Amino acid sequence: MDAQLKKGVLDVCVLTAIRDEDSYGYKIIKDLKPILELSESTLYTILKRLEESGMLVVRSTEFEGRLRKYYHITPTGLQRIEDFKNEWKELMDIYAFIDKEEYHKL
Amino acid sequence: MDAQLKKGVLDVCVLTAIRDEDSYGYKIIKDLKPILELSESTLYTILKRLEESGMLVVRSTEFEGRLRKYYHITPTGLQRIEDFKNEWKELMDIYAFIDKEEYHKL
DNA sequence: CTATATACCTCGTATTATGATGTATTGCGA
DNA sequence: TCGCAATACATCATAATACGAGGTATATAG
Repeated sequence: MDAQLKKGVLDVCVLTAIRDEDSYGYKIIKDLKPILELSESTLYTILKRLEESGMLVVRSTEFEGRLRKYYHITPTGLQRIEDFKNEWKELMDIYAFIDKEEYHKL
Repeated sequence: MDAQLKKGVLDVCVLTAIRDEDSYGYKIIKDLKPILELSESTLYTILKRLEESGMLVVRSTEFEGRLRKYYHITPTGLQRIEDFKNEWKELMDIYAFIDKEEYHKL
């Protein structure tokens, strides 16, 4: 998938991955794999950004000797998803523009 | 509109703006205004990039004493639009993922 | 004992959109 | 005729971002 196109949806995809249930980095990547691929470096960058902007909160736990950082979505994060859905409508208009038949061929 | 989301469609919007009829920078901005806003610096960066990647060719003319650079789409550029339409299908799947209702609430 | 899976992280790089700024001409209203 | 908006191009510096490459560490399966 085109890198630029991906950028616009990455944040919201990550938020959606933790929306219903708290999750952690490694699991998020695996859960998102069927939807879209993202590397670890990309994800951790995004998680940090989302935390800094108050869209999620972190809780560190230990699980079978390994560190796990569970991410929990905040109301701000949920709002971000809703805002995206509204932006999607604008994007649909843009797509309609791109997809329209050439006038002189009608 | 979200900047990141915009990035993925900017190139293709510009290509679409010149698809049916050759056009020049200043006009492209005005034509795209109802669809999406973009500044001159943004557009000229994009036009240069599209030219370098062979998606359009340029023809400089003089019109009423002023320089005008007409941009004409190439087969590569037309193909870029078609590719985008296919990527759009992937994007629809991603949106479906974001938009889906929470399972535990069903 | 070694490889794979799990699980985190940082750094440098490339790409990109955009504001600020600059140049130059035409045309219009005061 | 003076000034300003519109037309039309361009460059530069900056900020944001995705990502590959690399690093650390533990558990488990072969």
